[in-house]
Amino acid sequence: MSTNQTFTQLKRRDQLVACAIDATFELGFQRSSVAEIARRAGVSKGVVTYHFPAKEELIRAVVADVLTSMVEFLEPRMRAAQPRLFPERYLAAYLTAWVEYLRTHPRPVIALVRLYNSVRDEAGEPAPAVRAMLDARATDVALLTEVLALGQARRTLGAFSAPVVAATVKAALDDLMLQFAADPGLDLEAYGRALVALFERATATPEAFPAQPHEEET
Amino acid sequence: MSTNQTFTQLKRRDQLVACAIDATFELGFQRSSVAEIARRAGVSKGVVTYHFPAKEELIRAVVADVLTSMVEFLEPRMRAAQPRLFPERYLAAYLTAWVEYLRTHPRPVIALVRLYNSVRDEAGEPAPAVRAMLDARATDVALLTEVLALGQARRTLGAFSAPVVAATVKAALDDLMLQFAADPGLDLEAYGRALVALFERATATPEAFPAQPHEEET
Amino acid sequence: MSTNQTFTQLKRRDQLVACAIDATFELGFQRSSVAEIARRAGVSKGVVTYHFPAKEELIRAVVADVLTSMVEFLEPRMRAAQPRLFPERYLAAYLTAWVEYLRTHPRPVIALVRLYNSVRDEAGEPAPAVRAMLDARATDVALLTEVLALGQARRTLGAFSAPVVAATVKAALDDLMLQFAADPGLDLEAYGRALVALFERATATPEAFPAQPHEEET
Amino acid sequence: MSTNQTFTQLKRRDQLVACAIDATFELGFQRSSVAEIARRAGVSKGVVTYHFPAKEELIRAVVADVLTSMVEFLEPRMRAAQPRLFPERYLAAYLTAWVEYLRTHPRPVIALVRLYNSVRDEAGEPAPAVRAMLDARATDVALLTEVLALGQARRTLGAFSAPVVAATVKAALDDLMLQFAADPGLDLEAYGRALVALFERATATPEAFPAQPHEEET
DNA sequence: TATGAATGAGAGTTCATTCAT
DNA sequence: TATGAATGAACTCTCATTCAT
Repeated sequence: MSTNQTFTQLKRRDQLVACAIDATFELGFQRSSVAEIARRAGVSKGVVTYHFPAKEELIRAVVADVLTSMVEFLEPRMRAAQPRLFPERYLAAYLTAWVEYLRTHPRPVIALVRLYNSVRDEAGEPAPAVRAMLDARATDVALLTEVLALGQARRTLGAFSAPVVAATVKAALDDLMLQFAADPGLDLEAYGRALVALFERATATPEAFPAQPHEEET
Repeated sequence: MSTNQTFTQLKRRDQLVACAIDATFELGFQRSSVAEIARRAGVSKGVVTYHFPAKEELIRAVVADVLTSMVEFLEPRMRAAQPRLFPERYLAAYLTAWVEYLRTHPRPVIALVRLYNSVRDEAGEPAPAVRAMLDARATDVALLTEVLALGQARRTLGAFSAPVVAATVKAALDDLMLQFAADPGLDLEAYGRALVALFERATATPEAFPAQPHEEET
Repeated sequence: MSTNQTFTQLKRRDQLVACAIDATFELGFQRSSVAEIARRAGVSKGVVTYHFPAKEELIRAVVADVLTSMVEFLEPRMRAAQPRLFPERYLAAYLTAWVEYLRTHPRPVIALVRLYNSVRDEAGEPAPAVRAMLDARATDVALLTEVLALGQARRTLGAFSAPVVAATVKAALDDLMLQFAADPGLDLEAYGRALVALFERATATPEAFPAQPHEEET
Repeated sequence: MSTNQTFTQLKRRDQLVACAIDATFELGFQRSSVAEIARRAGVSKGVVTYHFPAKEELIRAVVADVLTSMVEFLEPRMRAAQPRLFPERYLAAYLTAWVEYLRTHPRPVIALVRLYNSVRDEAGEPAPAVRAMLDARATDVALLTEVLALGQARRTLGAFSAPVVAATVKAALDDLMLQFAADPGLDLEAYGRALVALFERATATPEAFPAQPHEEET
């Protein structure tokens, strides 16, 4: 009953979370039943209940697990881009980092996008278990919006609606993730470069443009 | 789908499809059970089964219904844009038409996006019932890609990856639809203008740019 | 139940029994799961299983524990009433003692009544674990019956069915216990006096009656 | 397929309610699972869910069914006793009617007592499904209390606590019901007469007593 | 056509119990 | 002694589907 979980408990919990992620990646969130997750872990259904009294908690753990992994990977890269100093470079760094993360960690990231899509299917209040995911997304978009606005204020970025661009960037990445899930042969790096080019053009200052050669097309 | 259905049959079918759309709009696809749809139509569950031997058929009918409505609304507008003559104007027309469609027909369009999201949650081969929707989307994106490429060939559009831009346009619209579903107070026209500006900048020729004043921001 | 248990064993057992009593008092018997009891004891579920190989054993221990406490409290008082000498005074002593016991030990006594009610919900052969409780009750009622019959034989008590009166006394006390559990603000002493008056009138000899003034009402 | 052809003529709902009553009578409330009830009805578990979306509603129906039967049987008898005119006769009529009802309808009445006992096992707010039962009981006791008080006001009944007597009457009947459930050979009429005698003595005016012969003992 | 009834699989959850350490 | 872990049966409930009328 202590709050310090044993090693075994942590291992099993982690395993179940991993199985839940795999199931969501491979089957989708709706089909990732407790029974399916238990089956993948090679244990009985009761084990899942033992470690996660309610499925909500398992989902919460999945969300937390993936978010942690995301932050670990992405935050250093985002910070290295020095958004306060060079807001005009942030978008490229952001897109590149996310694409790289998708390339190296497809399972968790695609699992989370599937979960996000499922949540979006439902109208009304989202389940508390996915609150953290929605908050993280909202924060992420808000930060991107802020940096874009900073660039505009400094005249290193052009005229555009920062919130719309930020939302579109996120939507483009979500879409890319599911394209990649459906077709693992997709050339992620090329796609990433194309997205960078797209949004750089969309957000650049007018002066910046003539310098762009016409041959960069993918 | 046979052409020799009686009038009553058609009326009932249409009613059930309409109720399915409403339910999906209001509750999401997952929660739109046969019982819920029958309840909304004020008929017994058996009626649904009678007209649609399997739920798949109902979904297929929903998809067909909404797609027909979409084509009816959008196609004249797309044709009026004369993509073969003015490919560089197509994107704006496309976005404007879709946003206008969303504004005037939120229920069917959001219902279809919810369905699309649910389908995207599931991995593997999609259900045959949603094939038409996926095909229509693919065709839509392919046509957009094609027109963009045509503009590039004529040097009335700049350098960018046409497929990536097309996919991103679609993703941005999907995202907008669900934003609008969650917040009906959203200013669709402003958002639409911002999207047009975003993608026009992203796809314009370099020469086109200096003409854009800095104050057009939304 | 063996006599060569260690001190620790006894202490742990007693603690678990106490927690089981508390849980039954507060939540009812059905909701007093092994997990709940372990939680209250601050130990793991396995501990309960270790000390009580089956839940039946725990219930048996609870029954034994409460019965012991009851006997300890009630028996001296019953004996002090000298039923063989003054059978006509026994009923008042019996009721007063029980009400006093309820007042001073509500948790165990109400726990046992809850358990009794649960047992009464089930038809058929009662579980062996509650045998002792049922036996004790039967003995208790039998003794009361016997004393009442003795009073009747001596013409110090009137004409009535001794078994029926005894059963009704017990039923009235059970009911009082659950009334008190539901409303701890109940005036137990007044209620007890009313019960004494009720059953004294019901069992008195005819001659005893005219002496009772009309104003004694509670 | 049910072997109980008597029920096949009834509506399925009524049959399920009857099976629920039988199960509660024979096994107790806790053991009367949906599966058990379905088994008794010779149908699949889903049938119960079809007719009673939640088990609560089945319980509610059981309660309503038994209460209706009780009122139908008891009310005319209670009214015939003319409590406003002869409050001193009401108690005997009340007890006699209840005992007669128990004798002629043991299954539903014992089922309800089992349910009542189960409810009493649980602390805290009772489930809404049993509200009607608890209300009916409370009303019943309140009416009895009122009539007893009326008799006291008219000096046709003696000095006693009317609420305590009323509660004790009810408790004695509940107890009798479960005694009878455990031992169907019990002589209900004798027991009923003994209860009438008990409570008549407990509530009589002092003057009424010398007339009572000493030989009425059961 | 239309319906109510019935089905059976599968969902999440609870729980007493067993077992290895 | 003590524990966390695991089990498996039973529970209520949901749902698409089938079927007789």
